[in-house]
Amino acid sequence: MELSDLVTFSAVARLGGITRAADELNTVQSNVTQRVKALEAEIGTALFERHSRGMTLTGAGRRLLPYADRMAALSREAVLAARDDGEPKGPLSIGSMETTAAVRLPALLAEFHRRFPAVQLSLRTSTTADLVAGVLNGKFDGAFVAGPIEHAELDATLAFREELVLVTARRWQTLSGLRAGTPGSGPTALVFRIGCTYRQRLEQVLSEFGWPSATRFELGTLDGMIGCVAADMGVTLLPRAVVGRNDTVNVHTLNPAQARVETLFITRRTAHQFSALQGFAACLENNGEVIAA
Amino acid sequence: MELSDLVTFSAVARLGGITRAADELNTVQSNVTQRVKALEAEIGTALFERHSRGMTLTGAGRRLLPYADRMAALSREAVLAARDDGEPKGPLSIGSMETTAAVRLPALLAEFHRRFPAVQLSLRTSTTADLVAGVLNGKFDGAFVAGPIEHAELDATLAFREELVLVTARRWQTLSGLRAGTPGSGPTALVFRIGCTYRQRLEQVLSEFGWPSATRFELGTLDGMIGCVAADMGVTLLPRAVVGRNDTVNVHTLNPAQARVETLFITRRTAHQFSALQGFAACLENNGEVIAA
DNA sequence: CTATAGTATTCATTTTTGGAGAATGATAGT
DNA sequence: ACTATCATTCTCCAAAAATGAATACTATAG
Repeated sequence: MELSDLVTFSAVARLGGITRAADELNTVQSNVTQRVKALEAEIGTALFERHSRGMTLTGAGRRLLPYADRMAALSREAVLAARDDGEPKGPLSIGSMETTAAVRLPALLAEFHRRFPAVQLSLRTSTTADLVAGVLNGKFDGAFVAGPIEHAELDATLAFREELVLVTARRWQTLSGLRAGTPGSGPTALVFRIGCTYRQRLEQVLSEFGWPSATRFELGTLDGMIGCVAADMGVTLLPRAVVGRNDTVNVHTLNPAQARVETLFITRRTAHQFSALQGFAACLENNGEVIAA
Repeated sequence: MELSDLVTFSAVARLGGITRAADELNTVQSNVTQRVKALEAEIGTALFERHSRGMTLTGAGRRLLPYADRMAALSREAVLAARDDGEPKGPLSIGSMETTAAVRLPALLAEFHRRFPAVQLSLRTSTTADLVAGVLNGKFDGAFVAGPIEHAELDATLAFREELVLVTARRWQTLSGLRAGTPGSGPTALVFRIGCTYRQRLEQVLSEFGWPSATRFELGTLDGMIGCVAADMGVTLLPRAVVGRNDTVNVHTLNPAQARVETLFITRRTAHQFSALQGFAACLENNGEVIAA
């Protein structure tokens, strides 16, 4: 059983057919057929059910698949680990929530790049749920997510403490004013896409204000959201630092239980401590103390 | 990078030379040389330092080795997982302390074999330290060890509670008699080989009796140990159930703090729950209740 | 200083494996 | 019945891996 066989197997399983798998693997149908057959012969049982519209996994195939993917991921990691001589370099993929990327990371990333110019850092923003999944499957080396997170495969360190504030248009000077001037069904809640932790918190806050079923409106970007709030399209919940001295909107302090949220930096537990990631964590520690307050 | 390359690499690393690795792998030197060279070319760095007496790992090699071994172990496990259709069958390797194997396991194993005759169970006895290492590296599927055990990669369930007793020759009727009739340096302590938990407990007990530096004598088998005690060669510490109604020796009750020990059944956390092991655990649960008292 | 035993490497050769491409067969939808 | 879409099978060829023999290196013993 060779790794290439397992990669082939995984592609067939994921794409549901030999033709599609062959296409993705840049080879021909017959070749994939043979590799799958060889694997089935070695294990001694069928891995796929064949039908006219492709192939689907059998029980044995379903049991094998996680091993195949795991081993493929390990082989990629192994090469990087062997090449990692202690000098931070090479690619480093970091994920972050939109809000953290906007206000916390610029200084951190600049510092990191100054200290470790040989690392090719890439940053992608997404929701906490996506980020956790991404770190687990190796898509990200590390990510900034909203706590709390408990997972046996993840290491988490406190990166920043944020205070969430309710953000409204200028015309609402106070929370009681907002409540008085809003219809019974509540204001429109401007939220990030599914999986965002702040979204859940906002729904909880609105619920406590007596607006359990407020209209929701999904936006993908931070700027878009603040713009919509400024135009009094609705309200949203953001870290105070994100809104800063932005005078197109008003911010309203919430009680601590509702407002406190911790941003964690999570990494996967691996056999090897990668230098680039360690360097990043080191930067985070330095920087964190300064701006976490 | 194929699995066979990694297995070859691992063999060279472990055996410290291409000739020895080729021999173990049933192939020729030149082949091993080529595989290693191919791996080094792919990773882009040397994995071994060559010298006249063989090869030793470089830093990169040391970083790669755990991945290679891990992947090899995963590939073996993957085949078993794929073949495991829910019906307990195939090989099952269980480890145990000598004492547990002697008094607790016969009934359990008989029951297990009655219920799951298709499983080829193999039992090996060793010390707790060995057993833990064996379970972690896949040599054992599960093992009976002396608690407590805390390890992120292991699941542990309480299997049996034992009461340790001091075992002496017939002529010592009481502990005070033993103390009075023994020279100041204390009796000879008959112990299992290094790594046995009971051994540490015995040394602790003798120390509390005022014999901190008693002579030690290592034995490999339970019968040998009881025989030596009967011949008044020394004393030892064993679970009460092991000695049973053996009238060639006397047993002396200790205070609970010294006497209590828990036998745990430990298994490795794996991607797949193996049926044979689950069946074993099920038997253990049934049986445990009856005789754990 | 040389002989020897043990080691890794190199190279030419054979064997095995893997991939390409075309033909075949099977199934579902029209 | 016709077509589109699959998977399988077969043959051919090239690439990769294994082999076996020759070479070179380095300690150690005599």
